[in-house]
Amino acid sequence: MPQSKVISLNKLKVACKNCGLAKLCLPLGLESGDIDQLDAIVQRNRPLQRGGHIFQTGDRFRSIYVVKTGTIKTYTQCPNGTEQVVGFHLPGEVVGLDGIECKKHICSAKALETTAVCEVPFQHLEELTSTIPDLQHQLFRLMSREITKETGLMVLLGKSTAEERLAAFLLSLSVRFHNRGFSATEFNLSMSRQEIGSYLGLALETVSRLFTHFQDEKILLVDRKHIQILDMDLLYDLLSNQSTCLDKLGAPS
Amino acid sequence: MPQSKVISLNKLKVACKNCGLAKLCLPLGLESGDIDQLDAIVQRNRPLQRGGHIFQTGDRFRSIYVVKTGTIKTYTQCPNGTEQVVGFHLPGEVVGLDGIECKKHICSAKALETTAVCEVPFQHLEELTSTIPDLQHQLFRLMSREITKETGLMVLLGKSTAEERLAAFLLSLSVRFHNRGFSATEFNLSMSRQEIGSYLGLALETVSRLFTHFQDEKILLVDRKHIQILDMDLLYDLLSNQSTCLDKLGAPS
DNA sequence: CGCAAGTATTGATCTGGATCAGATTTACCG
DNA sequence: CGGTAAATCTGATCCAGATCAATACTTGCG
Repeated sequence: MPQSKVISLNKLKVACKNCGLAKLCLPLGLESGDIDQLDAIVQRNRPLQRGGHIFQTGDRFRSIYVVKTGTIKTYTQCPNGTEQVVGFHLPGEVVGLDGIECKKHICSAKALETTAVCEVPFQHLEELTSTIPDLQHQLFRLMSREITKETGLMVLLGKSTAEERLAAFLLSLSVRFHNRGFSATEFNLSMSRQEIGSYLGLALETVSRLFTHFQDEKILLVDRKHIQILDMDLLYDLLSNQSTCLDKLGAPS
Repeated sequence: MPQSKVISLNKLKVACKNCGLAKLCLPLGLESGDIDQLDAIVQRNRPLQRGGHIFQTGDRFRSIYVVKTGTIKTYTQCPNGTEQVVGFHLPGEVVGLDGIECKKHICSAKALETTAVCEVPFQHLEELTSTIPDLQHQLFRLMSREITKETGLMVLLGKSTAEERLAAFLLSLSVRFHNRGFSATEFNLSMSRQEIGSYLGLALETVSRLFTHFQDEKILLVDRKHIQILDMDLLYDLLSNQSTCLDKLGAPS
């Protein structure tokens, strides 16, 4: 058993240039030598257990993080105790960019399942971006994508019905899984109905009812956390009078 | 008369180092020589009339823009014809960062009143940020602020009541005007009720009723577009069980 | 100046989704 | 295992805010 543990840990410590996520991540567009320089500053700590935090609200900002395996939820705590989910982050997605401005994090980031992240100390990264224009450009792109993604979500939250929100959420996951080499039509949700509701501005009961409803309509097959999309077209149809912003809900170009 | 026009145009063509907005804008933290380099790439075109566009959805991304005077509204058009406002941009605030990733703009930007903007060609800016670490850092900060701001708005749209949303909106404006040297308690709205509603995910009638209601409660004095905040504390109280994200709704650190 | 189009206010009604409440199912742990 | 807590589902009720509708008010323009 210790044997298998060692193997899995080593697998996680893949160098950037051998990492399957490189085309979604900071190395995109970099030359081999530049990737090595980036590789040298990346810290690969041991995976987080479910519920473990990368950082919490108010923590000093030191690094940005890229999800390697698993899922990270970012959220804020409201004074009245309830939490508000602000994002779900899949492998290849960056967490922590919010902290740059104020030098501290304005939300908390926690693992929804066993999750490995690559830590990139921001000060070192800035030194590198100063000398590697391609890396600087890619970081600007990643930040721009974050802005785009949030704009799309604002539009969704501002105008759409519950049905449209959940459809957009599922399609976003579908596209993102597909881009990562997984099935676009069958996947497991790592978050609870409660968390989906919080993210989409809905009550958990509404989310539950919608899953049932989508199943009745033969759009989905739902078994607890396991989702199978039976009719992708119907799901897209639900968004037909949505802004085009949806495409950007997490899809890299 | 032509005389006064010339003067006003010249006033608008202030160099960055003499610009009152420098501490909110890209030059923050730069040394004098570096500001001159930045200054050299900034294009100061003639002001936009009310209704004029800086760019529209789908336009090729070339530059980012900083509002110098006036107000810019960013918005997307939904397939069914309605528009969704995604932001209001006051002097010193940056517009167009969404375009970096896809090399084209994903929203449109139009002037709500006569508005002057500084255009910063992005390719030139990237060349400069490669050689001026302080400028690079400031651009990262501005982008991070954009992300923070949008996160705050998402939380607002996801959970809050109509009353909380309008209160947050007014306080955000108040703080931003104050940071720009204007009164925190008395200002003119450059946007319509319709536009406020679209931004906050509310019907225009709801916005109108809330203004009346706030006036009845002696919180505001409203005369058409002119707003006077009579009781700042009451306005803050309305947000008491809001996430702390509110502070970041547009306030620079 | 007067007419037309846009913008704002106010009232009446309707409804999507929240909230409350209960029953089940599932996950966790000693 | 059995027992308790957490998550999910489903039904019943309620309400904030949307929508519909009518009336000013404001602005611009021939």
